[in-house]
Amino acid sequence: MALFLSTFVNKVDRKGRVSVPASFRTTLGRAGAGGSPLGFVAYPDFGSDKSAALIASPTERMEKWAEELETVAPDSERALQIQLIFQEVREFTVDGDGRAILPADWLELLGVGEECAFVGQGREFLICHPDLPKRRLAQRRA
Amino acid sequence: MALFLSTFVNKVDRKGRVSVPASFRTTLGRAGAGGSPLGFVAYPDFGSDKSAALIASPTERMEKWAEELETVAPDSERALQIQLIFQEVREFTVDGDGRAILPADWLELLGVGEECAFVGQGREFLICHPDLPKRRLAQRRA
DNA sequence: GACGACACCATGATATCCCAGATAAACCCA
DNA sequence: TGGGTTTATCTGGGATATCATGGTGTCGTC
Repeated sequence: MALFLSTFVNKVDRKGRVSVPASFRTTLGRAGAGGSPLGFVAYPDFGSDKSAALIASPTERMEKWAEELETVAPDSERALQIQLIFQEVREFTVDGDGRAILPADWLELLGVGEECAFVGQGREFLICHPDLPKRRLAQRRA
Repeated sequence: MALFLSTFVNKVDRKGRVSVPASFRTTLGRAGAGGSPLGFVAYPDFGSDKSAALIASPTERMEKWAEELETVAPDSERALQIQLIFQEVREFTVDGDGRAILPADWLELLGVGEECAFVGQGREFLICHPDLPKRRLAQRRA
């Protein structure tokens, strides 16, 4: 599968490690350059409902933005936007067992404790508290 | 990663030494000519918010500007811009432990004391006071 | 001789790797 | 169709390497 789909909830151990869902890993592998060690990038976002989530995507997306940044005016609105993402974004590596380490400050930001959700969004995916996708769904139905 | 991403805050010891974040070092290594001793260049800049920061990039970027300088009109705005940067820029070496030495006058310019921030901006990065990236982010959210 | 730049070494904290159990899904064969 | 087996995924713990940081020593120059 070339897209990030459905929602998975995995456990966070006391080192901050979480298994990246296997299907997401294969998608990352497909998106990524062939042999490079599996990884992705993520940055915090607060949706319209002000709830915190990480927006994650294949590392290659940053390259695209880097190119765009070189074409737009240095002090344009768009430039500031990209620069702020570059400032905030962090890189994650997936270890041999398919896990990534979520830094403590971001776990706190997300309000994540024991469990953590991976929410497919097509070309990107969300990392957040397990309640967030449920809440958004319920809200939508109402 | 071939880009400078995320923000790192490291300590400045009393000799003016700071660790360059490991991921920035690998990016520098990738950008730089293969075996040469690791290094980068930096020059002061005052953003639209008038806050001081150093703009740092792989040494190779200077070469590009040198070429550009030869193509533009000698008294054009752009030529003056590049000439001023060449005048201000300084070269930094990274020692065996991954540290660079920040000159005292620039530390003062930045208002940097104990701690110093490295802010990823894609093809270049900022060296500044730890509050600067926070301030810009907060300003953005508002 | 004093100061600065630079190389070398030592330490604590953190991340990375490696291996072993548990669970659940997929599979095969009767 | 049903039962048993195998495989893949997730989980946990411990060993190892990497990184940030403080200190000391050496070689220049002033």
